[in-house]
Amino acid sequence: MFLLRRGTAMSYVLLRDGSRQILRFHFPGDILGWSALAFRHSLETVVAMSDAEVAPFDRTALVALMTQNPRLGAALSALALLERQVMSDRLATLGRTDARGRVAALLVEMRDRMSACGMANGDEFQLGLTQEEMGDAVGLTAVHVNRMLRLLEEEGLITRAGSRVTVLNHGALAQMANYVDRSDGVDLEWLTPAR
Amino acid sequence: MFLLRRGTAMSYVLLRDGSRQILRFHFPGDILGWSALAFRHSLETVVAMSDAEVAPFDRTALVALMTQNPRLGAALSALALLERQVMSDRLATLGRTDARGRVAALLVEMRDRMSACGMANGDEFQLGLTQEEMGDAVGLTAVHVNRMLRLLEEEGLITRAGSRVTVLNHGALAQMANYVDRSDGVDLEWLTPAR
DNA sequence: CGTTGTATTGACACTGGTCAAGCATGGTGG
DNA sequence: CCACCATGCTTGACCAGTGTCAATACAACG
Repeated sequence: MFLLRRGTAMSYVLLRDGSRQILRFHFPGDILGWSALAFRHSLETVVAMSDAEVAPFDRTALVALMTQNPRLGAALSALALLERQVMSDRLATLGRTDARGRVAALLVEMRDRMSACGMANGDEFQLGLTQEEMGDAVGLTAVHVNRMLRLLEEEGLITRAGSRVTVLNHGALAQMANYVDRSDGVDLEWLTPAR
Repeated sequence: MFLLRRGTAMSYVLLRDGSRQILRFHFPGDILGWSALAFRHSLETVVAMSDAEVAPFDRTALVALMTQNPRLGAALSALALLERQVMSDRLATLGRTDARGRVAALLVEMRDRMSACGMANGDEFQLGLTQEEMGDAVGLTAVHVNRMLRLLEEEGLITRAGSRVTVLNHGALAQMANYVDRSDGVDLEWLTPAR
């Protein structure tokens, strides 16, 4: 298991038929390799998407730490639950949204996360993904991702300059993506000591 | 939060456009309402699919318990991680599998889970779902679910009798669904005391 | 300069959605 | 006991959305 300290990464699975599903993009502060806690073999592949710096740690050490400091353990559980929620939202996106909405969802999510990491310049940010990677993340082909990007641009919702993207109409994108910002619903109050 | 003691349930989200994405089917022993631990408001709806019996418990009590018994806390974290893994697999299914494979995945998953609960009779089991529910779970319309069921039956992979389904060729179904049984990879050895 | 990977675009095929109709099934009230 | 109704299942015809294939244009890089 690793803590991502600097740079970006992504995790994916390869299916038997050779196709790839990107599960998650990682930004500084994320924990990589959760599944090592519950499974013998790693079930997903993590690759860096840029120069990156990670802090490895051993799961047995983590367990010792959680035992000594239960509150820390609870906090980590909460992190796992937030991950679970992100997955739920992505499930809904893949299952019940059309191609345009999925690309919009990806853009909005990436902007929000990069913004939270100080990696965005307002609504402009560098989406360090090939269109094939975008497709593998949202269940589309690279060709169709390209068409949807063009469409979003023609609709005046985004602009592109090289690999930099600017979100012009966050609301419209979020709407077509059925995007819900979860951050304001987070409630970790129970983590504080019951004094 | 609840522990499902008897019966079956499912959890879903409703999107802004009115469509429904079923996230998970629950069987006896499952914990319902995880998201209450990390969020102020519940983000998903849980409904019983049959007569059911649940044991409610309060999250503050849970936290106290986890603090007193860190090992229990770790075990719950592990449960959350298993949930996360199930979601990952479903994500790959929705993103990278065709309609036939998705229906196959649903059937195989349901059979395995019901089998684990003693709710299946060998390869025959009662799939207590309408075709619309099946569709909402795997991102298809009810009509197309029906077509895929017919196709699977014509291919000799399943038979249907009323609402009972028999899996005739588990291997072929699992293959087209890119299904991976995770249970033999689970490793919770780290939960045992480091003596 | 070639080479390689990525982006862009068009033509076409096919999967899955939509709409509509008919059919079973089981429950309900008379 | 039976007519009636609601719900879900089944099927066909047609269409929209997405994938596939192929050709071209770029850009980075040795």
